[in-house]
Amino acid sequence: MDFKKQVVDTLIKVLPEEITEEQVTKLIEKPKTSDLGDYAFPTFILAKSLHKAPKMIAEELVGQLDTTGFEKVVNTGAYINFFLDKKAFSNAVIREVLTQKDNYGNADDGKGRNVPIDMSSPNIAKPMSMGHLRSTVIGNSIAKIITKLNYQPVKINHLGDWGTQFGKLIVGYKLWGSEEEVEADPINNLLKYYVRFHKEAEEKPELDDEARAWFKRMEDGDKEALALWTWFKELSLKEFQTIYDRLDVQFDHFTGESFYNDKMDAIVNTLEEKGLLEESRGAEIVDLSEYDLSPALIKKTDGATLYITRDLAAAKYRKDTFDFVKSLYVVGSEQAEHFTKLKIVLKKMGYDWADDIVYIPFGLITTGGKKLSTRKGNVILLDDVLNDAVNLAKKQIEEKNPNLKNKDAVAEAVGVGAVVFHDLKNDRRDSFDFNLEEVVRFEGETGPYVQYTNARALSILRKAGDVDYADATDVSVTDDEAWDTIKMLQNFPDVVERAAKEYEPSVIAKYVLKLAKSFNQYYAHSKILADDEGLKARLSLVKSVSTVLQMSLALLGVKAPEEM
RNA sequence: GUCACAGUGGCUCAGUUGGAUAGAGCAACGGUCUUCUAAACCGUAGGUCGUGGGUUCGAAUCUCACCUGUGACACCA
Repeated sequence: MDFKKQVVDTLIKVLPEEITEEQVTKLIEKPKTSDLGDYAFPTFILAKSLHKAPKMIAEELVGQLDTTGFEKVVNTGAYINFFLDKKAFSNAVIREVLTQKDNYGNADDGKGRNVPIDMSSPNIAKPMSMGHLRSTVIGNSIAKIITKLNYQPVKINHLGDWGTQFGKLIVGYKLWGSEEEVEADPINNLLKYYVRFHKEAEEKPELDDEARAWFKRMEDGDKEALALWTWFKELSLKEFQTIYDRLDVQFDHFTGESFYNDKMDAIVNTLEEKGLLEESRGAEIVDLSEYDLSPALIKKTDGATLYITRDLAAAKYRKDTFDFVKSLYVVGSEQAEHFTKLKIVLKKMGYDWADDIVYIPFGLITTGGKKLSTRKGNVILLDDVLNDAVNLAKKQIEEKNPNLKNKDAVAEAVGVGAVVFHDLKNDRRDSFDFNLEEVVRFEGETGPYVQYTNARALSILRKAGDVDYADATDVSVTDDEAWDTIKMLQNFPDVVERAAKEYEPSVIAKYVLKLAKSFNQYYAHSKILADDEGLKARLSLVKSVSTVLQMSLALLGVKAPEEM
């Protein structure tokens, strides 16, 4: 059912010989609105060789075209506009969706190869903020999208579970904390010690020395230090898990920074062997001045390793373990330079697969135009946002549909769905200022709008009763009101492919909003459950729409309640 | 200061590879529930696409300069 090819084949017969099929395929575009046509061919490029005005060329070509198989072909200005045969097209598209079901849009680009995704990566003993939400939901959605193209995602939660901050935490806990307090509300209290540590350390710099000493003890394998660290880590993971459950996100590995502790020496040795390491100001670095970059700091003056050292080890480990085709890192855009350096150093080490490392940046979430900072206590807790969203959703249900069953479950799906969808709706590079009202919206271009559209579609299907969608011979719907919806359905596979290629969930989000809108327009203008010969075809369309709506929401990690 | 990213209606954003009168959603105003869920639909109003030059049949899109904003820039991650 390649309708574009039909257009190309028809065109190529009347075009000058020097124009190839490929060129034509590339030139074909889709008009902005359906009333202009379904496919269009711009004639501008012919103007030079034919020495005629594009408008005239279009006019002449239209006269020569064999228009069988099309509803009509007309020229509008310099464009040749093709109108597809609605009956054949809708029949083919709807049938395709109904038979493929959840496999609609699948492809085999990935051939089952591994693609590790570094995502979420919260810091132990710190609450998950809106920033972690972005990495989590973007990574999760990309994993689902590339799965449709038969890549095998490996979701890695690269926990921030090592570093000097644990020394600070231990100092803070020892000074101001107690076991009971921590057990009662682990992360909030640990955060409290951490924030207080930073405040007091401004006047008492000796606290920093103490913190460094405790971290040194951790690195040296000191029992007490490690016991506290393990305890903090376990408590944190438990709390993180409740959020991951709410978001319905699972990980394949929880290999944090500490996981690479015993893999650092090998990396440092290799760097040394390749003669890349030099000493500068007492630290060990890889010089990158030829790239106009500041050096990559491999070891601190005191011999401790740094961020990039660990990431080098992690990159190597992932290649060795997963033999990836691509290795993705869903990390905030402020770390762009880090990843540039990482790739350069790997390349210098002789690892060609450095080219397969893909950094997937996303924009910052700010409050009042300022960057969030855990240290300064300026955070937006993800858990709070989700709770607020769910409460608002519950209120909305009481207003709109008080007799709904499973109110709580639906409120959870709608509230969380609104937050997640909002985060994925726009280009991931856009940064935005946090605004609860903006994030938790239920009307317009929102997750709940799509969920609602699907719920209405399902409601129609329920009312229609048992229908066997497999046996219908003609499922064509030729209403003008349905045309945009049918074209959107046909577009889905291309959309999935583009989203995968660009690692951009917003492509799916934008698409599903448009599909929902076009279906709502159809819904508002046509009676679907009318008892006539077109009923089964219309129901098939509704069924197809709800299939694709649900699939799209699933690709974004948003739930689709049956009723709301 | 250097580098990176961004600047589209009051607000939040779309705008594949340059192409047909720059699209949505919120907010404003007006309309539509005895018929499939009004979290919906329809309409009105609102834009010299940061500024100035360049490339060409054609620029929101490419290029240069400038202005504005944000972020990164050696021992945090």
